[in-house]
Amino acid sequence: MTYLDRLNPPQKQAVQTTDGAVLVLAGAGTGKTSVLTSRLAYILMQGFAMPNQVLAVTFTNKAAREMTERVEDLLQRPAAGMWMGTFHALAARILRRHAELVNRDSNFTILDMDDQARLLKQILADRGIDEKQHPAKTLVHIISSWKDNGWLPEEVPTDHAGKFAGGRAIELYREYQARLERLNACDFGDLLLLNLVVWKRYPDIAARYQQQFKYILVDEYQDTNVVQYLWLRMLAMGHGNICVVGDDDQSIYGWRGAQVGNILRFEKDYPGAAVIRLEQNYRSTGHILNAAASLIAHNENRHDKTLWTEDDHGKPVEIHTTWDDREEARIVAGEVEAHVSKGGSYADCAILVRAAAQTRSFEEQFVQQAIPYQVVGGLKFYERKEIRDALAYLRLAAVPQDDLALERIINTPKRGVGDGALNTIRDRSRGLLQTSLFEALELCVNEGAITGKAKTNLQDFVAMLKGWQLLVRDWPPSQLMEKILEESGYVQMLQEDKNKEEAKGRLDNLKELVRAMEEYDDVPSFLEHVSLVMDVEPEENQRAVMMMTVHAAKGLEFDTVFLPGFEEGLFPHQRSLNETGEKGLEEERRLAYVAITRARRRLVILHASSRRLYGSYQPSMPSRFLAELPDDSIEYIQNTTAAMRTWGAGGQGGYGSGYGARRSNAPLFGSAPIEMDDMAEQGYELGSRVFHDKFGYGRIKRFEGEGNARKIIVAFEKAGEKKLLASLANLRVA
DNA sequence: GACCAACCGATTTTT
DNA sequence: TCGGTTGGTC
Repeated sequence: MTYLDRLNPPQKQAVQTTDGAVLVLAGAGTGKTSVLTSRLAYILMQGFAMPNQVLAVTFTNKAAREMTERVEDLLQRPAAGMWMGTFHALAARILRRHAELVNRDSNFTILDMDDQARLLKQILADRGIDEKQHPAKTLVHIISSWKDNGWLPEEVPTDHAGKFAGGRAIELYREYQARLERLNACDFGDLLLLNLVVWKRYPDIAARYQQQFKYILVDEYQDTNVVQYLWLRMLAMGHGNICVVGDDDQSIYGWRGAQVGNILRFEKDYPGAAVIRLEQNYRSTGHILNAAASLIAHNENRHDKTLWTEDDHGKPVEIHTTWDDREEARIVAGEVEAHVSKGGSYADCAILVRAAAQTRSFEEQFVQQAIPYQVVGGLKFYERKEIRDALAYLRLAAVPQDDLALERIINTPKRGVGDGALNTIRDRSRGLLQTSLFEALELCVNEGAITGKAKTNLQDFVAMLKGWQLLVRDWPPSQLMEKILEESGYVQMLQEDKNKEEAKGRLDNLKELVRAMEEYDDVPSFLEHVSLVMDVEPEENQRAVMMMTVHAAKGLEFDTVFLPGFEEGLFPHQRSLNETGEKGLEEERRLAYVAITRARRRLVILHASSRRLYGSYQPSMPSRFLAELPDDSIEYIQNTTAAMRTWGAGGQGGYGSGYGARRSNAPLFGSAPIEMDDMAEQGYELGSRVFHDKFGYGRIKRFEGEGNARKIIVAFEKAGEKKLLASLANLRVA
């Protein structure tokens, strides 16, 4: 059993304690995933359970994929039959089997945020509630958080009614649920909540699952919310073979319902639970672990654990004081270049920020210096407009009753359908019981209730949809999608788009979508995949500095980590302090802990004395977290005379040690790094190397047009080829 | 329905 | 500062 030999004693214990409740407190970098996967393999190899008797739950699809792969590696065979997946995927799988008990068909659709907002918008309009004062998006959040808390409309405590629409949110929630039923739809929250409802109302069904899942394994338990907690507790009732793995110090999702309390309370929930601590860290150097430990020790409510390493101390954590955020970016860029010139790789480095907007100054600086970087996160593939539109078409082909999909694309591409026509159709649909928008649309068109351009366009539209609906069962999804995109005029719309650059990107995305669909045999299974898996594994750039939020970095590790913006108000973030006070501060501290523990060999923390915020410069004080780091594991570095003046005079403890003053020859007030001739008057020359503030360096390839419309086509080294208006280009000779 | 000016707001984000 | 949304105009 070589895979067991690779584990240290507590890890082995966590794998082999199979009976009863087990809490594995897995500190950062302590080999959590090995334990999880080995435990699953162990249970199966020992014959304690059949694959379908094991339930393994994760939060993200990425984690689920990784777990599946690694278990298959250990077992040397496919993990077929195992219930491995995200909370939502597993709950959906179960709920579909019992959908009729919550007034739905087993093929119910799963709504995303967009759909939810669309539906709530209608409800608000019907009730005459002003959407400007009470935005549908806000209500989506309110209802989602109630569902996360496990509350049906009648279970929402009245003191949680809030002030949305004068306290009518609960009533709106009730109406929303009724409409979901009529639409044969569930939102994400429903998947778990309604699953739980089924189990509560039909104990015999619950008992079936309790017996089936002999072993339950939960990853990232510190991030579970109330419904997830109740869902798990229901399943574990009886045998109580539940093993949860997590680290309360890394709970950073309180703002979306995660209850650290779940992991802190585990031993009370499951009396006699075994508690196993994984404390040997295999990731970071001693100094980095010291810094992390010292910081997190300032939190009150936590399971005490101390990470240690057999590794050496390594370099002390560097703390840079800079003049402003631009200098901060210059210094990081300089350090990155120094690292690469010593033979390191760009991909060893990561910049982790508290707020996504912080990446801006880094991107600007990196573009200028032609340092390759990749921003991780942002809009997910399936959240892009063109993808959602395409999917709405597909949904409508598969399920003509999908009113929300119809509303989405009835006028995309433009068919001359405005509010007027749409309302006519809506009214018609509402007037007749059990009539979908699509059916109503057909009636309206045939009866001549719609006139003008919209009429002929919609006639074609209906005919097209009917055609696709006939093909949906027999055609491969990817081919049907291609046909739809062509026939609907969507592709043409993009080809004619004035914004060529963007339209091209969108067309590429659609191609990517079609390609992704080739793996699926039928449309419904593809749609199920899409609604539950909002991410697509991004192509990782092996040669670029990674930039992302600390949240997005959870679970990752890098050789060198830069943590800019350690300032009061930013990290800890002011809003967190304002909204949840001490609790918020503790979560911010955990976030900083996560950030620090991402580093393997080198950690550089920065804070600026002045930061651009909403356009203007704001003075910033160093983060209180800096003062919570241990003196003997850190080294202060000041970068400008100005900063020295500030901190030297300010008498900040630990600051102003004068170590390694101003090492870069960067100008204090961020003028362009290289002297350039202003060439606006002399005109641009073909082939000359130029510099652009946004796109960086490039070479002039050709010209187009004359006079005011004269354009310059420049091949930028980083940003690719761009067409610029000569009068506005503001290029300088490099 | 397209276009543009004015306006507002601005952590973190998965499923 | 910037970008997304809205309201007015044609």
